[in-house]
Amino acid sequence: MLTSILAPGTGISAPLMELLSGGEVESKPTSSFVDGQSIYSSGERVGQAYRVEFGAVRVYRVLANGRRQILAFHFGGNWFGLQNGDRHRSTAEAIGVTGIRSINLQKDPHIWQGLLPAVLENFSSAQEHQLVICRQSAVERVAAFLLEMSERAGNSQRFELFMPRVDVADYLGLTIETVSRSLTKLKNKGIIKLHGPRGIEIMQYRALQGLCL
Amino acid sequence: MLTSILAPGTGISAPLMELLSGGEVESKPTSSFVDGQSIYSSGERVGQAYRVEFGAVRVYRVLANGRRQILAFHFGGNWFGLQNGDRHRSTAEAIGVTGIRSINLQKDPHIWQGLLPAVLENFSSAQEHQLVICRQSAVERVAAFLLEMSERAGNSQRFELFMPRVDVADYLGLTIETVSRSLTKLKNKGIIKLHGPRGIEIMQYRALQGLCL
DNA sequence: CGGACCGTTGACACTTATCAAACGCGGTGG
DNA sequence: CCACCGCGTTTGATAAGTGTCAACGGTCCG
Repeated sequence: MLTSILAPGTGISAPLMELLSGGEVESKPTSSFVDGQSIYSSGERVGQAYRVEFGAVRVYRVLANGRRQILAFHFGGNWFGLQNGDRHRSTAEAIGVTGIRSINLQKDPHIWQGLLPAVLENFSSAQEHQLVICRQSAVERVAAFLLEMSERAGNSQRFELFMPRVDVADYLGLTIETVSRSLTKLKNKGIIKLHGPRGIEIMQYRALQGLCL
Repeated sequence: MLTSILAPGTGISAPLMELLSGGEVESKPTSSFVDGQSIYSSGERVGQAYRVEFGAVRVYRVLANGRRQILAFHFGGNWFGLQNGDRHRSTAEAIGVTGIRSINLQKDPHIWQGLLPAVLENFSSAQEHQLVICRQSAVERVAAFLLEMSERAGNSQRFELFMPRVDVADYLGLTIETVSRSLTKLKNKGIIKLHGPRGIEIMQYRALQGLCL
């Protein structure tokens, strides 16, 4: 996550590095959220930075036309809730039972500095996602999504999706029907196997990568 | 651009704040680029942060299928080229004659801290753009684009686009034909007037905003 | 005058959204 | 134990939107 440029000795203090890597510096204890419970909501004041301890989080915005766009999923170790402006413009919800550790930004404003790598990481993810969403067909988006989830699950060939179809659809800018059809296509080509609604098994890694042009 | 959280006294040093607001702290003199000239390219080492002095910049990536996606446009005052990892994953090019000031990140790595607001700003823009691109129709995307350009031109009703149609298309995830058709639709509804290929005049601001759901 | 470049317009094909229905599964209650 | 219901997913038919291919028009410049 950290880059050569952001390596030790760059002005980022050691305790913050530790915090970033999972230390418990100045943080509240982990609090638990149930499925669908909101961690922060659009319009609320920004005052905390959050880190997923276990489970998963979706960050989304609802447009005036009623459509929901999931901007990002966050999993164990990911920081989120970092933004400029004093009010949240998005909503963060737990997916399943989720543990969140938060740190207060007001009390300790210089902590922002330590969070720079996390912000850069989020920024990078947003750009990657933008590419997938804008210039790929439905099947290609789903393929990219599966690879992303596989990677986040430790590059495992077999894994369970945290989220239902509607979340996948709202993340990829598709409808649930199109997501479902795309999965079926990949299944029929023998590239993946589906184990129930959430279970994914990648049979042909190469073929999947080939789709993600 | 700066938020309450990032106001003075937050640990960001005064010289860096000055730098961000346009001061000339530790920066090289402005260098000039001609239309289409690259400022950095995908694969190059990350070593500088850049700031647009005049003109405009497009940051894009080319996918394996040959399609180009413009991730962001940057105008006077905007910082760009900030990312994690040690190699650029995108290419930045001047649009028209453009002045760029750069600062060396290696020599002065703690400067990253002062750039945090700029990174947050870029992150925020990327997310906004993601929403426009994923959940809006062609006309709505073009409408949002015109409002964005109007805002960047100081909320002026009449302005000139910096970039040709192909850039607009690659920014919005559309084809030049669809962009052209969308502009024609807006023109026919009396919402905008077109003054040559680059000139835009917004006749009904409200109607345009109404399209951006 | 001719050509190159950019933008517009038109015809058509293809992808995906929409609307609708069926399926599978877990839970509840008779 | 089994029928029933609710929910999420899948599948099907159709329509709308956008991409593709092609032609045309305008401007700039040699």
